[in-house]
Amino acid sequence: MLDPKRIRTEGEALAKQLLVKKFELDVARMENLDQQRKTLQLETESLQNERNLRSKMIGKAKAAGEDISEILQSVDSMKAELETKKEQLHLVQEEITSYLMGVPNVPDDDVPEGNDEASNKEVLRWGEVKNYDFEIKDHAELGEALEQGLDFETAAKLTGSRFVVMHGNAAKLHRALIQFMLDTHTLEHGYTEVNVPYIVNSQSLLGTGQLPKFEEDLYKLRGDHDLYLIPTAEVPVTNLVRDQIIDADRLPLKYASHTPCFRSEAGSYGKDTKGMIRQHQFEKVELVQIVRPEDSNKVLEELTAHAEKILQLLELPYRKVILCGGDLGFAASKTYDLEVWLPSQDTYREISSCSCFTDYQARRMHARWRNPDSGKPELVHTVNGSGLAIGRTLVAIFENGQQEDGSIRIPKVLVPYMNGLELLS
RNA sequence: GGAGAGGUGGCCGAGUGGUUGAAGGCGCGCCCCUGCUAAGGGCGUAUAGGGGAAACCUUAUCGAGGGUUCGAAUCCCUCCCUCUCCGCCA
Repeated sequence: MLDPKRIRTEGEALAKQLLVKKFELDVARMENLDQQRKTLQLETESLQNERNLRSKMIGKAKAAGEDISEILQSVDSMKAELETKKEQLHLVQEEITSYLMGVPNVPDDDVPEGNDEASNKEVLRWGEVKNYDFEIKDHAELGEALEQGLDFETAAKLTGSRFVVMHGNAAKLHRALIQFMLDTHTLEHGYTEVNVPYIVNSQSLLGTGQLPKFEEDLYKLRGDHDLYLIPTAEVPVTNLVRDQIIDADRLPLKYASHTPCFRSEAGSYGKDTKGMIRQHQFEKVELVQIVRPEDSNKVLEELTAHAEKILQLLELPYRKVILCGGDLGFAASKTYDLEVWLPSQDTYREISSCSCFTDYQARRMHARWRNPDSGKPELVHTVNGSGLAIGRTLVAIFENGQQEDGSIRIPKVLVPYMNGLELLS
């Protein structure tokens, strides 16, 4: 959520910035609603104050043994007016917050203009894209040909499209990737591993910004209990600090978490129908940092570098892009996507998304820290990124490591995690 | 699923339908005293919102949401969570 005060005082400037994100802030409507709110709040509060004063007088008069019938009547007569004012005030306040909950975060000054991914700006390329002197296959083909490989058909039988069964060494490679990434982030990059619920309530999803706007992307559990499968570990991990005031010396909090992620992928029917690129269920190692406001930009760079390090160790060629306004996520102020080279598609595909959310999620979550300079609780900043998406990493290893006979070379760093196995064949 | 107990400020912990934003303690901050240290004393110490240039005024908050009442931490209802015992289960 944006700071309501800021909308009040610098609405026009914010509206201009939000245009980069293709969002039209209705400043006039907000001003109008706020004017109503102000009037109603003043009236309501002064009525309440009056009632409180008189009620206290009743207490005193009663204790002194005086007659209270007259004052009782005078306060009784205020009741109806107070009730209606209260109701009106609540309606206006609800309208304001529900509008505010739908306003995205303001993009950082670095964010380039543009409507879609075509306008994303490349900032770095790493690694050599290999030349293959044989006809290359895509990961699905490679995986299905392996005896211990990928099995989309059986997954479709078990569940439906966009699921996969991994057998034997493919499953082991998948597990090795998780282990390797967690080890690297906890041992080399200073993150603390955390294991969290895969089911969350709506409050958590409101906190990180998936709700109320993006409910159709989520799997909701049946029953009356208001629970959802997580679309990313970002939700439970970031919400660890919801409704908390964190001691300054505990910051930054650095969490690494491996979870499955569930996405209904509504509205993406045509895209990536084949293979493991886009699944309803996939796994991810997620990095989350809770930081002091002044550090968040620097931390985004660091955290992105931590994700990049994984790609480098796996010797996978990638590029780094900064997302343009139109492609930037709802709650993010700035996002770097890491895109890995996929030979079969002759292009780079997203494998990690690292974002700074400034105080946007923190305000929704009431996540604060005690600033020693002011002595006051102030909103933290949140930063997160995938480090990395496991399934897509497996895809990249299959495709980049393929050999003419259809076998797949396992990156050196993973060999120990595969108990010495160097080749999938 | 059944039975019981409980949820109060950064923490512990009292609490009567009425001047309780909430005793007391711990912690924390400032100050005093003590030639160091320990001990002691004084004062202060929640959060969010609104109005105001400011001083300051004001509203709300005792798990959440409703209700009763002139007035609710206190009474009633619903829900959530924690603990103990039983059942079931990995």
